[in-house]
Amino acid sequence: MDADAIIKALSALAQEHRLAAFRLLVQAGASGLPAGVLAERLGVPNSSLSFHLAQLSHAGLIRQERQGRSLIYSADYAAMNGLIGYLMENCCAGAVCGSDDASSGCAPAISDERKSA
Amino acid sequence: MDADAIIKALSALAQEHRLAAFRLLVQAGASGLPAGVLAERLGVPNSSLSFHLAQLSHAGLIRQERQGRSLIYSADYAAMNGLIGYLMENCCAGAVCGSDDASSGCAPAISDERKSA
DNA sequence: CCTTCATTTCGATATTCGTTGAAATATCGA
DNA sequence: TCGATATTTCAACGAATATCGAAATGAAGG
Repeated sequence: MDADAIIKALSALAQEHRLAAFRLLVQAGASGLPAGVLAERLGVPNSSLSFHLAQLSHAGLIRQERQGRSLIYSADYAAMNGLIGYLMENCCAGAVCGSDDASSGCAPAISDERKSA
Repeated sequence: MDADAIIKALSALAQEHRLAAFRLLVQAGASGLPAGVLAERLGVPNSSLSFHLAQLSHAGLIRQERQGRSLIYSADYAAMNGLIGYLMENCCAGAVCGSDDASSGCAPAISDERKSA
């Protein structure tokens, strides 16, 4: 997952309705949710939500599958895994989960490398 | 960290120059980097970078500290930790680090909860 | 075939974002 | 205080984004 894909994914999630939609899809699991249900739960017009789902889809974060006359959307966990992995490696310089307490998680791997800077 | 703060942080990182700047700051560690150095390394005019740094700062992802006539910026690891924590909890439904191999990391905690949906 | 249902695409519009040079602010040294 | 250095703020512009109703597409059932 290169930097460009990361930016696309971050942009896709950086919006109220899209973040909420993605969270619902994650909760829904592999079975996913149809667009209509998503729109109703979010209180957003169908056409608006369709635009947002297209953004998420274009970013590779969700998948579309037709089932009868409904389009079922579901979260792409691999993509999300890739995004989080990138953030941990490149923007967190190390381990978030390695430490036992959550307070010290994200910290620079090298405590002080002023020499190379 | 509430959903609104998360969206602000995601928006802040969802931009080429800002993501690059943040990565540099993470690499730089606690000592941080002055605005000028950042602008030069990114090949962005000072005024443009200042705008981006303000965005990151407003999102709580970086901190500013005056040192002589330079303004030193540094990454706020706690904020980044909060962001990643949120994504893992709310958008990944569980463990990224819990599994041994990276391929299966981000997956729905509940394999199939079609009943409640 | 025609109708109904689910969803997307199309226009049009208001808002926000990214960019930049020029001017303003702040610090330091002589 | 003056001049040099480091950085931000301002003003203006084009580009991208979010929104929504209306029209178009695609599938199912009589």
